[in-house]
Amino acid sequence: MTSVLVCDDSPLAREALRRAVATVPGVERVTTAANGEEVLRRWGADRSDLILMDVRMPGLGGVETVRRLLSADPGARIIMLTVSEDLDGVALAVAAGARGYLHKDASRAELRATVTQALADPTWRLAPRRLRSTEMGAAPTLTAREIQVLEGMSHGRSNAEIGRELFLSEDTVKTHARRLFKKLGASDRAHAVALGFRWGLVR
Amino acid sequence: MTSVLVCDDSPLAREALRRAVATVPGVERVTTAANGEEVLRRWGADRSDLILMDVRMPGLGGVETVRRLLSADPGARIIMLTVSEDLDGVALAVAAGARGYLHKDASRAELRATVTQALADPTWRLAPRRLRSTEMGAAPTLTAREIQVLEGMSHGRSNAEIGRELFLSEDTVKTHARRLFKKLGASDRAHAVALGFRWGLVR
DNA sequence: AATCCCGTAACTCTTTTGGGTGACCGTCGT
DNA sequence: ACGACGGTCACCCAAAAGAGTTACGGGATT
Repeated sequence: MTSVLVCDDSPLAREALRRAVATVPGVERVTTAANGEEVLRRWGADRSDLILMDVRMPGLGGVETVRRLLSADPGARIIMLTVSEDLDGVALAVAAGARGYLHKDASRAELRATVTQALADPTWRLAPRRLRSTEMGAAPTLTAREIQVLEGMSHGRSNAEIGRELFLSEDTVKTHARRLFKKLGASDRAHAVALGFRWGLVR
Repeated sequence: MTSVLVCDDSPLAREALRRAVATVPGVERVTTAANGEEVLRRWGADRSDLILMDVRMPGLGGVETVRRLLSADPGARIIMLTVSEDLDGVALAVAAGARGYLHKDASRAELRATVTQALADPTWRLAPRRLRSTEMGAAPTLTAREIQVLEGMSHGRSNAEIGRELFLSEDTVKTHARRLFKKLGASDRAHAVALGFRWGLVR
């Protein structure tokens, strides 16, 4: 019984990952967890063959969860997932014993290939890689500016106010807004903010 | 060492509660948890004298957490918190052994009085009550309609679309929107959606 | 009985938003 | 060297949003 545990605090990402992993040949069961605590709690009763876990999670972070998991079970195979470029977290996690990481921009095929390989070879370690985006259904990658603008929106600021805050013209803010709407598939700023929360891009 | 554990999945509500409880005379320590799992995990090592817990939480719900907590420790004193009128949940929780409940509209004074009393008398059970709002810093109470409108916004619908969906005129939707903005302290719909997420009013 | 809140709706007026388009400049990777 | 992308800015234009105000009927509370 080959089972994989997917852990991500964002419901949207979690579901997308679950569905993607479920299509991997040989995988019979995919369970999900929303945070590190849940992973640890579940690990006692129900060990999966592979864990895919987001680096950045509220509460117990991904790195700390890796540490605790491996101290409890040195054989656990863990692959970290990362949305943004928080390579620090990834590096720490790999140093702590994670088998490697996948950028969330990885294609669905890439993800499946990686999971397949990790399941087939218990000693396998991932060579860092990243590919195109959106195919996997993972969180769209927003640029730093776009996230700043999205955060401004989530604080109720108008485009003009965001511009003043970031020393940009209102027109530039509007450009960033339009681009991030497109990436998120949002129809307006309220929708964008909601998707930002659901994807875990803002808090 | 009198300590109280506050459990609510919404960060804003959690902080508001923590601060309110911390002002109660005799309370020396207030710890927080974001969900039922965390409460149970923490309970093993660190028992508080009183637990304030939201009824509605993701994952392990409040009611189920009460059950497990009491089966592990029949002496645990738990007061449920409820945002909306989900009296079903409250009734179940009280039936399961919670000492009573507080509506989140309770005033700060009300909350403090209740906590004081619950701490003073181990056998005490709360008589159901509810008071004015916003004093405690808890989530503003939105009406059913207002929440429906807010949800529509979070799905990227325009006022006109929301109106069509709910069989209301666009003007009526705008009225609900204006009222919920006022309650939440939101400057626009994007802000309202963000606050809705932070308060745990929408997902 | 008086009052408050909710739901419904309309009207006006100003501000903001969002789409479309074009443009210039760096940087990075090929 | 070329192209893609990100960041910057501008202009036009139609649609939407938000503020203010008024109003009426129905519950619930006092």
